[in-house]
Amino acid sequence: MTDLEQYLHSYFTFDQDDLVKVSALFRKKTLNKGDYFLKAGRQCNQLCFIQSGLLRIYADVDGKEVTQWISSQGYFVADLSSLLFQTPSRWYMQALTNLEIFVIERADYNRIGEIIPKWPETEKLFLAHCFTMMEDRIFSFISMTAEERYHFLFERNRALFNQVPLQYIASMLGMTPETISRIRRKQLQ
Amino acid sequence: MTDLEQYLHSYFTFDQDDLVKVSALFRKKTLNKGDYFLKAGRQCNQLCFIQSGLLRIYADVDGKEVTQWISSQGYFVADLSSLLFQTPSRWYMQALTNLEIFVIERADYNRIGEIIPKWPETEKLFLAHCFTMMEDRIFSFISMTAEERYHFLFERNRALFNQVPLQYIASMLGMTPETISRIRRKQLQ
DNA sequence: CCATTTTCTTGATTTTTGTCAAGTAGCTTG
DNA sequence: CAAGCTACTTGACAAAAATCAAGAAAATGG
Repeated sequence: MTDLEQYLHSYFTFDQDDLVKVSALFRKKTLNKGDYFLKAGRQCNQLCFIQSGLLRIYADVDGKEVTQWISSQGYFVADLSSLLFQTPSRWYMQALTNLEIFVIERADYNRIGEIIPKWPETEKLFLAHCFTMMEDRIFSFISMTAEERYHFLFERNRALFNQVPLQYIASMLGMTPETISRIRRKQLQ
Repeated sequence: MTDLEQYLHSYFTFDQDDLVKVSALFRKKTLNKGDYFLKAGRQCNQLCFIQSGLLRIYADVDGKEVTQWISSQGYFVADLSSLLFQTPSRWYMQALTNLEIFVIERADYNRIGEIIPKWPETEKLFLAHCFTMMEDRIFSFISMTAEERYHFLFERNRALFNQVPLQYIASMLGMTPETISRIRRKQLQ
């Protein structure tokens, strides 16, 4: 079983046959550090699965980069709205490290339902999980201080904190690098 | 055409036949100001469509109510995660005004696909729209000041500001009522 | 391995926002 | 209409976070 199949299996509990057929729609690809998977303004025509490495999702606001999220191993990534409605993407998606991904084209993605009859149901449940995570994230902004948000993310995503420049994490949390640095110092004492 | 049918039509572009069949799965209901559509800890077994009135969605954090959102006419509302996974709801949903809603039970909701073959596709696109709105909201927290967030919401949701106690709007925006009051004063000058 | 660049930390200061307390305005209801 | 709520505003102050500037530490690339 490839890693992609393993992940598909753990997320979606397909049976072996379907697994192979679906994963055959993906093709493996590598990106070098600094390469873009997607640029704002372009159309998102693919969805990718991250096999290894880190992908930073950010927007450009008056020349300042605002990091929306950093996706790592096991994530599915696309600008969903751009993928489905063929509108321009709002996000840049750039490799923070060398990156191994599996890529599926829009047309093939839309064909998964033909292979797996219960795909629409499965997909809905997957989207619902993402929904919950986004709700939690919104809730963290309206109900927590900067310090609490830091811990909230840290507890859920420890791995990130060793691998990623803190300035990006600060941006994800809606605070400055200086603030995150001071929160960290507190922890050590 | 009832209002529900009108809205279903505008959101989903069903044809007339399907429209009638789907809307027949909903039953009309009224809630009085202060009544709960859902309480945290309970299971969400229904989805509702708001015909008129305002429904406040909030959580209780150590005795303090944090308003997550206020839904108004034309909104579909449920704790999606609780509805689909039958987990306990995280939100209270309380009528801010007398409320006319159309309610559909989980079982009937899950049956829509039998009536409208392309429902799963339609539902996915609807969820994707919600996704985009949540992404925008998250982005407002990581990239805007309190004042900018205020305007961002105000431009998109003017109607709310006349109908809803400002303290709830403040909470949705992640700020105190005093801060919102000061932002407002600035506008007048 | 050294030079350069990038990232992180720290301190001083300013700005923003929260907290507390008091007062006002506007509803609601008996 | 008056009493009692509730919501809103305001001011004084405190706390949190941003900004600016400088320097330290770490990573990167020849």
